[in-house]
Amino acid sequence: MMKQSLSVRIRDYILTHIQDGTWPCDHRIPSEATIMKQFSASRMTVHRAIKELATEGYIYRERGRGSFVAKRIPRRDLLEISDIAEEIAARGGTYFSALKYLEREKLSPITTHVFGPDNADNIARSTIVHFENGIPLQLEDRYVNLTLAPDYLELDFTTTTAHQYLIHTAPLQKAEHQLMAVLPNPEQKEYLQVQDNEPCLLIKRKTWSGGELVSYAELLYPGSRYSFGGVFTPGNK
Amino acid sequence: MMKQSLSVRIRDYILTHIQDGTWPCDHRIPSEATIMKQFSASRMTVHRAIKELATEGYIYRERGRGSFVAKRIPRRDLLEISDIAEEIAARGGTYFSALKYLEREKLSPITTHVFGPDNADNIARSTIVHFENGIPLQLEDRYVNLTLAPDYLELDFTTTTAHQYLIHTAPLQKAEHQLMAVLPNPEQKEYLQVQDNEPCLLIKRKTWSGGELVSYAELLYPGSRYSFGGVFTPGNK
DNA sequence: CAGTGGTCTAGACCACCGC
DNA sequence: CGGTGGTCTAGACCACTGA
Repeated sequence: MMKQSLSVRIRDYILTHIQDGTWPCDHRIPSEATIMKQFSASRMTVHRAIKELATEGYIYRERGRGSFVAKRIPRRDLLEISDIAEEIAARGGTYFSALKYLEREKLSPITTHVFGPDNADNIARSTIVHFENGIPLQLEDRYVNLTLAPDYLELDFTTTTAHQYLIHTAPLQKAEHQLMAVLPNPEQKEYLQVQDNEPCLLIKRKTWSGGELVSYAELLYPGSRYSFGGVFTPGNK
Repeated sequence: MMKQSLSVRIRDYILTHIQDGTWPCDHRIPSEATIMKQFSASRMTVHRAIKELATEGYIYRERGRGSFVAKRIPRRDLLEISDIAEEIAARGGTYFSALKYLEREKLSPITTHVFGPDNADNIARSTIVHFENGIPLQLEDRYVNLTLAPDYLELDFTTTTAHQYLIHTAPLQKAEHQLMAVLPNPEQKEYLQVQDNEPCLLIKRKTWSGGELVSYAELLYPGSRYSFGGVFTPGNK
């Protein structure tokens, strides 16, 4: 077992508390001095770990006051991992979802291609429509590696989202996205309740945990109801 | 005059050499030890400045070898500013562009809304189709603030792109993007030579320099020929 | 081997905040 | 005033590279 660097351990310590909800938004995290003692680390090391989290948007810091958990999931990356339920709630909308399909997926060329031969026979598949104020906003077609997320088939999707479960079960380490414009097929059109010829944004997303592919998802958004926004500012200064 | 911090001065020293071309791509920049002497700085300070540039994608570092100027403008953001000509060239494709329109834009509600009343009467507009291997890949409809980019109407777009000119004339400080799926109108369909009902990716991008809005562009990509990809990895490790 | 970057320590001085 | 973060110093040990 490879020993992680001290600053990474401090980073993970903070991130874990943020992601599991122990430290909610605007919660003040322990001061540099406190964490120094806790990890027997020098101040530079603690400071560096926190500062990087601040750069990434997880933390905001105020001189003389302390360091606090930032209000939102970080947005430094446009396609930041985000939970659709959270996103809708943050806008003040009403969220609910409809589970359309949830089964163990049969071995197929597709699962083999995506998850590799070793995992392809232990994959679940779910299809969920996510609604904002009663209107479909996202169609989620997801494949999940049951080796890493064994409870997936027993989840209650009325009280949790796939994203929330996966975050807690298999801490995200890497994500890969591809984004494109497509026309939905008839089934997708029905789920999303869109007109003929309405273009949609399609995001294909793979997420890894512990070096293993946890999940592959295709997220479809009606073009008329959704757009991504992002601000990019180079440098710190 | 406010004295800048030492690490910022080191940062600017390196960035300047990259941006004015003194240090081209893959050029090895001075070692930490060299810069320490040059600025009478400690190693931690030099290291921090360079490391942040590496995080932002300007520099890549190899232990035991040195630090080098990265091949491209940083890619830490999925919708990083990128030059379409460069991107096509990087893939080994043949690039050319067709200028469809280039005029000073009349004062209009649109220009006023985007650039504000003070600048709305000094705006240029260009429409350019960008081709990869003879096939249209991007339709660029761009508005440019002539106060900040006075030569825009005299540019030779066969030898330079709007993006290249703007980078040199008005150093980019901030960019804002919005990304959506749309169906092209008849004019756009003709420029891009796409079928009926082919969905397209539309990116709306505003770029600022020195606190002023320099340019607003709408970039349209055929859905069948283009997709965005990105990898997101939290943390550094 | 000398040179490079990766990480860390144990201090230091400062600016700012809230009591 | 004490606690906080912002910045910097002067060392140290390590892993890796290339001659």
